[in-house]
Amino acid sequence: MRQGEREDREQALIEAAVSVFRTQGYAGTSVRAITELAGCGTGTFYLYFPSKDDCFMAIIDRLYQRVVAQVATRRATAGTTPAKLWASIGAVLEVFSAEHALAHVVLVQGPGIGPSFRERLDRIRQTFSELIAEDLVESGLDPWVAACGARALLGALGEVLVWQVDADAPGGRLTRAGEEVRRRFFMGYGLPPVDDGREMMT
Amino acid sequence: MRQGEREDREQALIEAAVSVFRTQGYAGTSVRAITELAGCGTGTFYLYFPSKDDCFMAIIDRLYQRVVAQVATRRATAGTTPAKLWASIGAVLEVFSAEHALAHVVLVQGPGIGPSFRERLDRIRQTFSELIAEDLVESGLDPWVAACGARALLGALGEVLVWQVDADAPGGRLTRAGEEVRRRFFMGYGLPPVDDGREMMT
Amino acid sequence: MRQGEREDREQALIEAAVSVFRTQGYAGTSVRAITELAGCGTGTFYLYFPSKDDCFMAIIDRLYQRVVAQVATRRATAGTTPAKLWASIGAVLEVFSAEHALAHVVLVQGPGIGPSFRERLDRIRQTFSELIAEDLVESGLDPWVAACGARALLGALGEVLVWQVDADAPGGRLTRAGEEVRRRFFMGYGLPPVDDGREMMT
Amino acid sequence: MRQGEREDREQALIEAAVSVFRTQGYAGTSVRAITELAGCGTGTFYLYFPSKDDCFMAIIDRLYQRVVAQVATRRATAGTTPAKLWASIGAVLEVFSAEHALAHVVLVQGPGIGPSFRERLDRIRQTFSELIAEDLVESGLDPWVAACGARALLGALGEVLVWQVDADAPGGRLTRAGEEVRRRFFMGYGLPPVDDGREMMT
DNA sequence: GATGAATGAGCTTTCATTCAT
DNA sequence: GATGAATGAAAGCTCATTCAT
Repeated sequence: MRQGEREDREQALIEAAVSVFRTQGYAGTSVRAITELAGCGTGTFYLYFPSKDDCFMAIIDRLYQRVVAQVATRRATAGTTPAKLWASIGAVLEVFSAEHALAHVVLVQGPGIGPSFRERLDRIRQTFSELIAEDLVESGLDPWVAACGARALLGALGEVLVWQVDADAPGGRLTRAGEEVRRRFFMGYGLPPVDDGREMMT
Repeated sequence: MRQGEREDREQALIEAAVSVFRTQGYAGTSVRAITELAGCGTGTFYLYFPSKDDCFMAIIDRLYQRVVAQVATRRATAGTTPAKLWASIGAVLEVFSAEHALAHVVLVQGPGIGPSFRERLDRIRQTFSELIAEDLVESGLDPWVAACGARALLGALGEVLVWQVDADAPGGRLTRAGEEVRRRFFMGYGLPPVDDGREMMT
Repeated sequence: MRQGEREDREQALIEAAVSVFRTQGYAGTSVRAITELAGCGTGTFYLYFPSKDDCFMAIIDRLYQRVVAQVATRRATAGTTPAKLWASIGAVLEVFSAEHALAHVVLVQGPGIGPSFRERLDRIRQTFSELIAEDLVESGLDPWVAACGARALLGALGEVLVWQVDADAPGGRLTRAGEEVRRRFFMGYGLPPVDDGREMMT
Repeated sequence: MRQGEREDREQALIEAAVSVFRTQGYAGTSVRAITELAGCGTGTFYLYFPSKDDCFMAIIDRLYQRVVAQVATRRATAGTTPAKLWASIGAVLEVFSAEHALAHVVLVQGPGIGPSFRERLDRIRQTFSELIAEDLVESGLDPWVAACGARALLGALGEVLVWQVDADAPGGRLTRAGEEVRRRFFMGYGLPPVDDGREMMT
């Protein structure tokens, strides 16, 4: 089997998994339901993931990797600290918008599954919120206030994403809502708004 | 059996349930684990809740009722619209702080369990976010911006609560973090800060 | 408590038990369902019967005792052997007709519950079928043919009773059907019909 | 998996089920007990039957289908109405004799399990008793007498079968007892005996 | 590599029975 | 005597995972 075939099937399985997880919840999703939707046998699932848990972990990681990559890309071309912060949030919005099904499942189901998932997600959240917090501290905020703000921002962005996805809003609407949150966040912390010429919708 | 005895045991079961749900997740929690922690037989559980699902629903409802009651109380003594908004958020903080274990479980596990729970939680979130949004609209904001802000606020408050509870922060710290979010929220939306003389920690 | 009160309540419990057993089956009947119908607490049930099994046994025994008593009464006034046989069957019909609910439950549910019930019922059936068989032998039939006939008669009477009760037939119809079976039975075995002046319906 | 393998295992499960049902009763039989006797895991049971109830229903249906088929076969070669009646009863005897374990369980346990089983069995009984009754009416009997006789015959045959099976009588003895019932039935209703040259035992 | 039949641990739930009131 | 809350054994059933084909 070509490498590509393997990736295609893994992709199909992940998409099927995301689809079922989203409507049925993690516990309500059986491996059989995933494989049936993906159009393969149950045993095949285990050629791609060591367990159901690992499949969900792979979903989390996939989203995380994309966010990390996009954030790095966007920050590289930003000059000032506020611009970096602005760009980081924008990067998250871009990925969440492009992978909204993935993001929805990770944000909604992830935290509730169990301790190991909580831990993995917390590590990710921690990574990102520390990045934000550092930018805020560099912008002159008290460290505790910064940490608090970073967390609040994460929560706000996640909630707004889920809200829009649940409402079946088109990608543009989703992004615009995220951008609105970013703008208010900057205002709330007295930071200068940034014009990066990227706003997709006006 | 005295009325009080029944309530005591129901309370013990809910507390045990919250404790196990929080560490093991909803699906990872067996009824037996709850009753063992509560110190009664498995069958006893079913004298108080028709099913495991209903037990979780009872947890959700209990939190919701307290929030609704507290919000009503605090709004009653507030004058201007911004003061009502300020008071509403404060009411949520008070309840979440007092019932942080309950709130943590509802916020973290609730959304992921399954469609029926999502629905119930969404109804509650909808109720509260509409209240906030109305205050924002009355304060002169565009309806869509207001709706967006209300959702963002819910997400931010929830995330900050969970963050603090996970960090085993004392109740005072938790409240202070929430108040910080409220303050930044007001600034973000250009609303005048309110001094209600209620800040518990300084 | 007067003796009569105790018997009244036992009667009420048995009637309730028969009613629920009949519609729900033995296993489908909970003690609580019986006591609710009888209008007393669950614990009270155990003041009258040592167990659910024993309650059913009591129902069986009650029917059996009435049949035995009635058969003895009717046989006492019969002269010839065929007349005794005729009278015995008539006695059964009288009791089954008067206690059709009891009989229905015993005949339909009894055999399927479990080994101990089967055994008890078999003993009863054995008792009665031997009586019939002896009459047949005395009337000149081969013992094996007689045994066979006695069993067949029991089955035929039971089936006809259940059929009529299920059809909600009035008691008279039920008796007439039984008498028809008795008449054909006598013809089948070449016995002279008996006129005991007892046919209730014509 | 070959088609034959699947049928073999289903057959093994049905045989195990019949064996346990017969000794323990329906409610007293656990699925685990069946699978242990059949030599497979508990989950395997549910690959063959959707539920314990459906397994019993399958047993009922299997017996019913065989009776229907055999009756049709035997009636096809019978000339006169009495001969058809004679042949129908003979067909039932043949099947009950060949499948006496199945028949025993259906006759003894079936009626007591619950309303849905009663209903299914009644439909079957109704089917067969109407067939018999029609033959009797064609032979000149009053419809009500015929219906009564058909029911009585069913009861008599069932009782005699169960009696012989409980006594561990060999198949030949069982058949002979049934034939004796048939002969007496014909005499009881004044029908001419039929010699179909099929009597297996003399 | 792909399959799906087989497995059995473990779940939620019921209910006969007990016993403190 | 009467009650019904409490109990826990045991049931039916599901599903992640394995492995022979």
